[in-house]
Amino acid sequence: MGYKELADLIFPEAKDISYYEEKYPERDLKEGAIVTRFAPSPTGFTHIGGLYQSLVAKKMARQTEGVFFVRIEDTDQKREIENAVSEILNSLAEYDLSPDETLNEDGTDKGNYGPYLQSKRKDIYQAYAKSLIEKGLAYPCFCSQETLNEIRENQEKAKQRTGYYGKWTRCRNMPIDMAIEKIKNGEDYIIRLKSPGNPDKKIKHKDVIKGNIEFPENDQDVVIIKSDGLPTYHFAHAVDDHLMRTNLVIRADEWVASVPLHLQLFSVLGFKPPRYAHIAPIMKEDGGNKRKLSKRKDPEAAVSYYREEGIPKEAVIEYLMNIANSNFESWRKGNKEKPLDEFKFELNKMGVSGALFDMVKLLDVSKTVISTFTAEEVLNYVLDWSKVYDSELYELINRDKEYSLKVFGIERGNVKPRKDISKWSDAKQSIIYMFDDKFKESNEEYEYQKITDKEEIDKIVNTYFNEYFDINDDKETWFNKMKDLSEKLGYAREVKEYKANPDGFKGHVGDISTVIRVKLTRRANTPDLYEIMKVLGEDSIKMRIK
RNA sequence: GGCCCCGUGGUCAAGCGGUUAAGACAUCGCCCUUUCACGGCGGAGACAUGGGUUCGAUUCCCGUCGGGGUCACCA
Repeated sequence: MGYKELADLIFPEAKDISYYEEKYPERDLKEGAIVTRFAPSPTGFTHIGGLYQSLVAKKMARQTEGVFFVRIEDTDQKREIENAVSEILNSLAEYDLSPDETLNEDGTDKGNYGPYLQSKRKDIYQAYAKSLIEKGLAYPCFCSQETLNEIRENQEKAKQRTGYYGKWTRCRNMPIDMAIEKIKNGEDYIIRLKSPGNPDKKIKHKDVIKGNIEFPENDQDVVIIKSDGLPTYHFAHAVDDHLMRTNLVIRADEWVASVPLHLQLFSVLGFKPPRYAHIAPIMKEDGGNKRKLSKRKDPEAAVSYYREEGIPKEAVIEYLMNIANSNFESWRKGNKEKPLDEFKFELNKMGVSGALFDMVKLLDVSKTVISTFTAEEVLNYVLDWSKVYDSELYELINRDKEYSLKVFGIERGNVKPRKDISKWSDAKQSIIYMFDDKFKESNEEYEYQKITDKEEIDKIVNTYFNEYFDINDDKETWFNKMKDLSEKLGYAREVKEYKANPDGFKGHVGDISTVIRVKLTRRANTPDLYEIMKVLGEDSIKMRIK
C-alpha cells in the first residue's frame, strides 16, 4: 500500500490537477499587467478597510491594464450571512470599484476563472489536496480536539512553541496502512500539510509595501482540508490565486505572519508564488492606544456610515487616496479637475504602519470636493440623500427645484466657491432659513450682534427699506447704498474709518449690514447678503421685515 | 511568552550621512473694500531613549522603552 492508495481512498472522485491547469491557463495580458483581487468573507458588512484595499487593488490593475476580481471566501459556513455578497458588491459599485470578474448576485460567474465563490470550488481544492497526498506531502490526521489541547498543554509546560509540528505530531509519520485502516473504520480526520520546513533556516521575503522581511521557515503541519471537506484559508489562497493567475496579492497586513506558510504552500504545490503587498490597516485611537477600526465600536468602520452621513463618495475616495499615497494630496492641488486615473499610484509609497483615521481631515477633503460641484449637482445629491434620510429636507427642496437651485447656487461656481457644506447632513442647517415657511416657523430671538437697541434696529431697517432698497440694484449700487445708509445714520462708511476713530461714530457699515442680515435671515453668519436678497426676492424680503 | 513589523509636531506625513527638518489637517494671530465660509500671510509645535560607527547622525548598527500584528478544523 502506498500514498496513491491512500489518496484514492480519501478523494476517489477527484480529477487530476492537469485538468484544472488546462482549464485556467495563463492570462493573455501585456507585460507588467497586474492581476489582483479583493477576497472578503461574506460577513454581511463592508468595512472601510475593504473599500481601501479594493481602491488600491483596482487602481493598480487599471494602471497596468490588468485585472481586478472579487472572490468570496465563504469556507467558514458557521459565519455565513444572508445577502452578504450583494452587500459587498453594492458597496463596491457605489464607489465605482466594481471588479472586472466576480460572482454575480444571482450566483452566476462573470469571468473565465471562476467559480468566484469558494464553496463552489470544493472539487478543485480536493484535487490538489489529493495530489499532495499522492506525493507524500500531505496526510490525514486523526487527532481529536482533546489530543490537540493536550499537545499544546505539554508544549506550554515545556516552554516550547505551540502547534502541530515536528516531534509533537502524532499522525505525520503514521504508517500508511494504519491510516487506511482508520479511514475504513470511519474515524474522523482532516488533511494536514507535511511541512518540509526547518525553523532554524530563514527565508527572505520582499514585500511590495513593507520591503525586506526575514523569518524562520514554516514547520507547522497546518490543516489544509477541514473535516467538512472545505479548505482552510491558507490552502484556498494558494490554489485559488494560482488558478486565477493572480500575480499580486494585496491584502491586510495581519497576513504577513502567514507568508512563510503561504510561500511553502506554493512551493509544495509546484506553483509560482505571487508578489505580496501587505497594507497597513486604518486605525483608531482608543485610550492612548491604537487599534484597528472596529465594526462594533466605531460607526465609521462601516461603509454604510458615509452614505448615511451624506459624505459624498468622491470625498471618501479622495481621503483614502490621501492615506494610501501621501503625495496624492499635492498632485490633487495642482490637478483639481483631473480624473483619478491620471494620478500615478505607487504601492511602495504606502505607509508601513497603520494611520489613525481622521474624521476632521475627511470632512475637510469633503468640503473641498463639494465646493467643486455645481449647484445642480449639489441639489441632486441632497435630493438623493434627503429622500432616504431626511424627509423634511426632501420635501422642502423638492417642491420648487428652481428656487432650491438658486439657493444652492449662492456663492457657487465662482473662483472662490463657498465651502460651508462638508456632508449632505449639513445642508439643511445651511439653507433652511431661505425658505419662507421655515423662516416663519422659527421664533428664535434674533441674535443681534453689536447693535441691540430695539428702536435703533427698527430705525435702520425702516430707513433702509423705505429709502434705499431696490431689488434691481446691481451689486455695486447695493453696496454703496449700504454705505450711504451708514453715513446717514451716524455710522462709518468704512470699517477702517471707524477703527481709526471709534469715538466719532456709532459703529460702522458692518454693524448696519449685520442688522439687515439678522432681520432677513435670523442668522448672524450667512453667505453674501446681496446674493441672498437676490434669491429671496422682493416678496419674501417684505414679509421678513414686517 | 515566541516570531515579525513599526517609532519625525495633536493627526497624516516628506526626508534616505551634512537641510534654517517640507507640506496638508487641526490650532493661534494678522490681512482680505461689511458677517460667516473661503483665500493670503505669519506664529507656536517633532526626529521615543541610551550606547556605538563616523569629521558629522533624524538618516547606519546594537540595547531599552513604546506601539502594532500573529501564533485555530476563522478568515
